[in-house]
Amino acid sequence: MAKVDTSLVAHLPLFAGMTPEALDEILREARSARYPKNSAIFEQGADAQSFFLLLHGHVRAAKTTPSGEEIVMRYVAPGETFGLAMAIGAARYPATATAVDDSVVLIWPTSAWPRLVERFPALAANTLQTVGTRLQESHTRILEMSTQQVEQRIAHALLRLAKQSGKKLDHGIEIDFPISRQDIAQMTGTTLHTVSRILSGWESQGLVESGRQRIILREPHKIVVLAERSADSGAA
Amino acid sequence: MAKVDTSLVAHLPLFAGMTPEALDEILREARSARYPKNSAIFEQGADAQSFFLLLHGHVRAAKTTPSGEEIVMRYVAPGETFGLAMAIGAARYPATATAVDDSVVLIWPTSAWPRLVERFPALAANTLQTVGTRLQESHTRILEMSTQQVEQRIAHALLRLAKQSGKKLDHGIEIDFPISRQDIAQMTGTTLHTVSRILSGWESQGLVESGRQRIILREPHKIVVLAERSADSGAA
DNA sequence: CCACTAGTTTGCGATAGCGCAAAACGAGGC
DNA sequence: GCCTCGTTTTGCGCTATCGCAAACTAGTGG
Repeated sequence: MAKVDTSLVAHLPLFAGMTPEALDEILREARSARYPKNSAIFEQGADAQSFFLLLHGHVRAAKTTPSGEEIVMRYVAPGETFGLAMAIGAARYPATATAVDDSVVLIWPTSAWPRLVERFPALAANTLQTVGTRLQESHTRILEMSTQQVEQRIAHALLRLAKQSGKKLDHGIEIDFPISRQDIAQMTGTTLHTVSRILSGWESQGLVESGRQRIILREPHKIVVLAERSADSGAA
Repeated sequence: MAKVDTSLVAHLPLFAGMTPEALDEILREARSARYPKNSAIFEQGADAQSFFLLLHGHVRAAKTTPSGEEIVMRYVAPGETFGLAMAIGAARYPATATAVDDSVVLIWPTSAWPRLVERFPALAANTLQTVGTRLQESHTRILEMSTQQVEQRIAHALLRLAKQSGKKLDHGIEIDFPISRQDIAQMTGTTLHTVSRILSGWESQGLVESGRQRIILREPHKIVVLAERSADSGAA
């Protein structure tokens, strides 16, 4: 059982309001593992045997439709939990998790959850907050998909990624993991073609700089303006 | 403080695994209130002073965009909770709740939540389940909006409403509260015109029967087929 | 250093669904 | 029983975005 440095995780929302002893006890139930870039962590539909906390790297959670189309539900950043199926009463994972970069995770067996919650009620409360926040984010996404056109949705998506996992550069913000046009299309409910066209447009205006699985927001402020522009307003 | 019959609510998921005494103690903190049809229960952006459990009637939760467009997040059926902003760490309601029918609710002051959770940890666990289920439903909706065309989305939406709040008829299922084309449009990310056109089409095929704020699914099974038909398949 | 592969760009025609406008309808109030 | 207002229906042109096809490009492995 790898020894995990408690100080690295003590400040995470998941462990808010816990004594160091409690934290220690919880961590003792976990093991850590490393997933290389592009490896699967779990598959949609598989038995939810574990839940996870990401320490390093980035993980993509995606859902596949019966007809085989895939859409990205979220990108997991370090410090966030994922694979919480059991906490919400699901026996199987509702999505597939893939490491998009070399990643390190803590893994708890699902079977430990009831015991942990009983012993540390704050865990349930903290998880409730997390899940609640995600619910709100999902609602925001539904709202955007219902009311905005593709360009705004892409702008919002990139801004969110930049906020969550952006690396500040001298001039601009770089999204700190490999992400393709296809991925962005799957986050915004459009096609890679349309994403490519829009990014090309932005690039020629100097708003972004991008390449193979790589995007830098050069003018975040202008992208914010784009994102907020309502459907009709603005021309030329 | 109106006396609430515990037997009416004891079986609800929110109170799963609780002793009658616990339930009684929780209910003692609540008051009940009646909201007439079309009255507002709370407004988006207002201080989340209370949370609610719907006893009778139906409530619509809708979000409004900065530019004034409204979209329906969910319809609340009897037995469900709503206005849980505080449980997920929000100080203000993220949506507006309106009674679409004469409705009766239980109301707890938000301030009671921390105390209740501390005393009855099962409350947090149960709420986590509820919120988790809603998160999954939101994900399903995002998936649908990303991959399906309007006709399928409407089919799914109606089937869900029928399941949640359908009244069985001799031949078919009636959605048991007033709902307009506009409402359905706001649930599926389209316009009332398109909804009207599609329902007219279905009506002429005998799949549904509908009128002013009223919809009866006459051939639920055929609507299921419609809902599952993938984007391309099927013609004529 | 080169061939290969996955990712990206771009052109072009097709179309689902929007947006506007106007007419028809139906439930409740006086 | 008639009037009024909110809801629904329907026609018609428009366009954002898709879908397909093909060319292009940048890393990767040999």
